[in-house]
Amino acid sequence: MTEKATPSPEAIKAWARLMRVSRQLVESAEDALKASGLPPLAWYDVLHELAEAGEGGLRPFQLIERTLFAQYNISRLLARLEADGLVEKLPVADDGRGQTIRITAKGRETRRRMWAVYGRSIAELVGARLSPEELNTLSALLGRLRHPPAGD
Amino acid sequence: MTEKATPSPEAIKAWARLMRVSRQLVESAEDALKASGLPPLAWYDVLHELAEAGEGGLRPFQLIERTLFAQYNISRLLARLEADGLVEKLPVADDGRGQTIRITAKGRETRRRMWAVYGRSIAELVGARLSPEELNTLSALLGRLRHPPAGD
DNA sequence: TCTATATAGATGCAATTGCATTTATTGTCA
DNA sequence: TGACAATAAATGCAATTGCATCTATATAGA
Repeated sequence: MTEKATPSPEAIKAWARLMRVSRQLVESAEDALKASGLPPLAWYDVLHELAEAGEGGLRPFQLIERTLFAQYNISRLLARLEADGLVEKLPVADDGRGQTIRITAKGRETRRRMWAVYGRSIAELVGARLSPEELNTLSALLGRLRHPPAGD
Repeated sequence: MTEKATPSPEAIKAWARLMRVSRQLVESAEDALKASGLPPLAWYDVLHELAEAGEGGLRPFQLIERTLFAQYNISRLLARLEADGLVEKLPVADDGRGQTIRITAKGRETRRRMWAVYGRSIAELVGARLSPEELNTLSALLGRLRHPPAGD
């Protein structure tokens, strides 16, 4: 057996840092959005995926794959986005169970305004604290912690 | 001005990785605890701090500083822990507003059983994927993203 | 074709979180 | 001292999350 039941001190420290820092960063970014009267990060994640998907839109289950949100979570998040007019739900021709979600013009505009704030947070919290080389090192190390591990 | 409104591609990628990986890891660890019929990570965080604090215990506001939980969150979490007999609340001699939280024997035992599962998750998810040197590099880079930045 | 199984998505209900406010006590200073 | 600001912790209420289940449609196999 190659598994270890007890983690090394190095692993514990890296884990602890990862937990703490990620929570801090999320909180900072959320605070910045809130302070600007904008929706929470979760909305950005979905709007971002939909904006990248273009006119074809995405099925809810595709959003689940891309964002890691739970199924019920996406279902309700999309309901809120639709209620706000940021996305629209279209029937799918060849699958009566499903629907296609497409971002609206208002949704694109909201995403743009969110990015103005969110992007600034990223620049300040991460971009300003590590050099490009260090950022690449960090990305590579984090990539190896993914499931499945990232190639680049 | 030295601030940048738009983050570099390297910063965006590192941020995205950090967000995604930390969510995945938390989810994996939570799932493992759940599968063993154990309480969620938040409980571990508090029990851990209280166990380290020893017999003297900690004031709720100290737990807030150490764990990043919101005040109302700690207040209710402690109520649940107390209801489960994992901590006890003691009056403070020189401050009638406050209380001291102390971990109980049952609390220590629960923490021990949680660590058996949580520690294994850390070992598998992080310890087994990066070398000790790489883990140190990761810790150092993450430390620079903290507020305030870590010295070590 | 008919039935069983799998997939897509929604939803009822309980638990938790977030926000704002409240209660109680302590500290400050005119 | 007495009024006022600050701190510690709890809580009412709305929003969100988690869990389990449900509905509807699609697919596979006898």
